Amino acid sequence: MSSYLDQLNAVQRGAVTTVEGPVLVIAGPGSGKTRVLTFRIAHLIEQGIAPWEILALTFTNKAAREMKDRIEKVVGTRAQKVWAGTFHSIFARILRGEADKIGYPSNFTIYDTDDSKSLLRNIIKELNLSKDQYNENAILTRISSAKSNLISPLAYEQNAELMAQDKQTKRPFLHRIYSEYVSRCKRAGAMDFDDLLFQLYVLLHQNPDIADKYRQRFRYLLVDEFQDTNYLQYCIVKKLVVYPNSPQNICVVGDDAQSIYAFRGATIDNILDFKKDFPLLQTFKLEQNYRSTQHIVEAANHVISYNRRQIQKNIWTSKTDGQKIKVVKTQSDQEEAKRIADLIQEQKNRYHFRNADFAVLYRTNAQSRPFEEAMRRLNLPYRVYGNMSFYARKEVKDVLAYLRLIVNQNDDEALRRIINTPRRGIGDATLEKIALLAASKSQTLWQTLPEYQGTAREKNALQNFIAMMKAFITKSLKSNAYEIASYVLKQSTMMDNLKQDTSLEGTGRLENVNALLDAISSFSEEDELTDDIIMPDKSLSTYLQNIALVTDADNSDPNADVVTLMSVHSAKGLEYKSVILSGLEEDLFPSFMSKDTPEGLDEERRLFYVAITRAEEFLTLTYAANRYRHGQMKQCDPSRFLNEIPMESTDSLGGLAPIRRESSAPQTSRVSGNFSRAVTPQTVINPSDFKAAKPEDIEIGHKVLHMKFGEGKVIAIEGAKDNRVATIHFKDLTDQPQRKIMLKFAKLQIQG
DNA sequence: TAGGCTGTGGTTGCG
DNA sequence: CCACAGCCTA
Repeated sequence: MSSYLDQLNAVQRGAVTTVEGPVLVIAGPGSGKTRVLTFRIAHLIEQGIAPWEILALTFTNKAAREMKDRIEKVVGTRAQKVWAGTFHSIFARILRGEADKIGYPSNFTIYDTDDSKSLLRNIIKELNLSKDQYNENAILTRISSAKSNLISPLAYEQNAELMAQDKQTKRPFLHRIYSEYVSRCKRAGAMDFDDLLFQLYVLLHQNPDIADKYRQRFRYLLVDEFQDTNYLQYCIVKKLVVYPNSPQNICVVGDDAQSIYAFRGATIDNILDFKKDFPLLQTFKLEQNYRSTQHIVEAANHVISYNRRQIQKNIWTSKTDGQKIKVVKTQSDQEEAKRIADLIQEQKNRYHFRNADFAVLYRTNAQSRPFEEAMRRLNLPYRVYGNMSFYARKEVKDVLAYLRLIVNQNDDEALRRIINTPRRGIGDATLEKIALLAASKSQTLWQTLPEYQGTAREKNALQNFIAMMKAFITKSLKSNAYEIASYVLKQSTMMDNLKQDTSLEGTGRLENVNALLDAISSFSEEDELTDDIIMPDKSLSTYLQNIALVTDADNSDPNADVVTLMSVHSAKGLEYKSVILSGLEEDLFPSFMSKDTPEGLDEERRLFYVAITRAEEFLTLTYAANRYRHGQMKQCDPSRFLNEIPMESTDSLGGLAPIRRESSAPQTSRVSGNFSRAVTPQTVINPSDFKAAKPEDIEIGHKVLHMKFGEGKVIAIEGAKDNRVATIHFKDLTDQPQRKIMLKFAKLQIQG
């Protein structure tokens, strides 16, 4: 039998077969990370480990599903018993079984971001705080990051630094909002996305017996995309793995160069700390890129070398040079889209590519529209990811809100959503009075409805609503999810209202609601994979918890032959024969939100690195001189990242010309102003005196001068010809003096 | 209370 | 540009 181990290179095989003790896998782009993860799990199972003793945590449902599918190909249906899922979904499942221990009902509601913001708006209003000062997006970010750092409302209030920051941003009462937000969620039996992590930590921390139960159960733990975990996630992982006499069978896989979620609290410190927390750690570096051609790999390596702090690695490929990277400049975003569509058409014809071989990537989802129009004009089938998810549509959310309220009457956000949808004479004014009464009694809205003393008309309307909901609840006790949903749609008159609206949008809404019914119906009929510890069941409550964690990217059909349009963030982990990266303009990529701090800029650069490493054969970078933004045409400068990539460019006339490096003076000074790269060369270098040596002339022992890094000494050289990489010790770089530099690109002057 | 109109302002990424 | 809050009227 040809073993699955034969399909691995030596490093991969080591990462797969080292099953005992802590393991860190640093996995460069295209280095077979998923293969290693899945084969490792398959290997564990082949070694006799029960599938349900293996816990594999990912960031996206898609990654989890792909992993399960691929394990199944090696070990068969046993793979389905592996606990593989996102942090959020696995933790929600555990919490569902243990909720009573932390004072939550097992059918707790999961608040999505809209629910959280709406709750915050209400709290801000009730506390009589200015909603301009207390912008709910800012507040939610702050609360989220408090939770991600395990800071409770009480700890927040006692933290002088946080309180000082809030004072400075003119939001001194933020802690009160936080505290109120937490108690309202709890009262409503609701957890937001961060609570799914935070509450699990609380559960494990406060109940040693439960922590032990899961430690015994999950004897083998794997974490994908470890560079994107935040402090809280790492704390939970440690809870599960670090205890007396633990075998510490944990394997984390990540790439510091692809860390793109620092903005939501992810920290590559977790990778660095991992070595400290697990002294017996064995590290494997997957450095061979099987995905991309030489030009692309070299460009990526060069780009990422501009970042400060990184784990040293030498990503290489055995593929041929391949196609040169192309840069296309256009006059407007419209023209950019048109040129890209033309390019796709041309490459399709010339290389017999399928639509699915192409991806158009952009920094922000708002950029997708011109591309859609251009694709339609050429009849190129496409799919846009990251648009409003199906479950985020108003009519769908309305139906779901009814279902949520049936499952959990304390779900205030669901009640607010549907108490007057369709119109039944309970308007804002009445609802506000009820909300005030509820707040004064520390009750939920549902608990308060019968106690409200209003006009006869109001009371009548409320009574009808209560009676209707009670009928729904009764019905729910003896019906499946699909039956309940259709009953609700009919009895609430929502279905009638939808049918009456014959406009285009109205028909669309009706279709969406019918699609929702179909989805609920197939959920009710789906085969059940029971599990001995916590049984997934077919209840409405399970359904709601599942869909709360579904995102747009999860609903893709991998077999559809369509061009992919998506944000760079969503593209992580994917690969395409031809990648077109659009909108390479200052303030867009890098984003104006990030470019003012060195950390922000480094993260943008890692994002750029992720984008270009999606390409297998063709990489095209585009930028426009003018772009519609905020409603008006704005002039744009080319992205600084274009200067960090070694290549030739095609201008809008199609001719080949080297990219203009008008950089030297203004560009460079602007960059170094923002960049507190730990680079402060003591040696002052005058660019006009600088004479770069030929790459092949540089040898071990040479003293060299580098424009940015200053004086250094060559201590090693690996590779040959164009792949020569020198390890150079730069005396001025105190934090990390040894750098690996690809000689083909580096400008080094040989001294003395 | 419902519905229409106007004016303001935000404006990145994910589960 | 678009979403939506807030105001006004029936």
